[in-house]
Amino acid sequence: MTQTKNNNHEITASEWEVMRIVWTLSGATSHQLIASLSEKMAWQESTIKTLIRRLEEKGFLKREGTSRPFKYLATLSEQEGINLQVDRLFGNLCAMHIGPTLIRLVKQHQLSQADLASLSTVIAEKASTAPVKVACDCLTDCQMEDDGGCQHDQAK
Amino acid sequence: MTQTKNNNHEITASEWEVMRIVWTLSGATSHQLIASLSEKMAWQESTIKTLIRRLEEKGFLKREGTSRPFKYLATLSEQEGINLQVDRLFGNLCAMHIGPTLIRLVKQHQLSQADLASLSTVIAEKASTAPVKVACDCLTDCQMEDDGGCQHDQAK
DNA sequence: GAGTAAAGTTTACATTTGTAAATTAATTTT
DNA sequence: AAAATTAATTTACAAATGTAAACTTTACTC
Repeated sequence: MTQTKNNNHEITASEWEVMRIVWTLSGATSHQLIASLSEKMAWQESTIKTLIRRLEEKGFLKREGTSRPFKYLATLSEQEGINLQVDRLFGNLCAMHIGPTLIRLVKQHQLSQADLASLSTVIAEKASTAPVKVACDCLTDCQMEDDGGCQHDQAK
Repeated sequence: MTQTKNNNHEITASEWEVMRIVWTLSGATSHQLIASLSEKMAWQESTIKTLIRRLEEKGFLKREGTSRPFKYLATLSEQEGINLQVDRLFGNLCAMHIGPTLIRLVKQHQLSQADLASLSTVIAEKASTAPVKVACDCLTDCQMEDDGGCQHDQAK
């Protein structure tokens, strides 16, 4: 049966392509998705239909309307979808490496004046309570026996 | 046959757990990996051995030594591994959403004084050339026909 | 309303991933 | 060296994912 909530499911790479179009167009018909993705991804229309179905089953898309060319709508906003993916990734990174990673991302991507201003503010706010060093949290719960424990601290 | 380069392969979620330990300990034996992960992840040792093998095949781990308790070493640094995952993700995000996403990440994670200082510098450097608005790049290459095109710009 | 076109549903099938048992080979111990 | 232990290799198998053909139903057109 078709899922309603997006219970623990993940949005896969292929499915993500579908979601992007849906978000960008604020909902889309299969026809629009096929037009866009068969070109961009070189997928057959069948493939795109399958992805739509799976996204419905996972609860990330729901259909709108009663007569046939249905419109498919996202059940979460694009930013929520992004947060989902980003949190899954950052939740599995060593705490020590997050700073350098964010610095690299900020360097690498184009940001607006407003984005930079917000970042500045947030950074200023954090400054007062920021630690001198962020500790590595990799082996906290997995008590290594005899061996030396976390080597991150020695690493240059 | 066993791969040497990490040709286009991806590091999966389970495999990532193995890599984290290897990075943290600067290389590890299967025994160490089993000790740590069978506890943390509740995996059987067979499972961990399979993951080690797959990581070798994908070229992310290589074995060191000639006699039996081999040591497995990462073929890329932890930061390189992180960059790989992060770039894969950020390469599939709408350019317009990257700013808010980074702001959220900076808010959410603990950063050191040094991290914040570097971020400040980078932000200051970017300020002079930053655009007022980052354009949505979602539908550039997928020419939608009649329909309205990117709705991101209307989105609040 | 019959025929055609479009949209949606079912079925399919190979690859990858998660998870692990069984087997073999090398080391260590007695 | 035989026995026991540990490490590594093979084989296994279900679920998820990437990709798509075939089939069915609904809407549109003449």
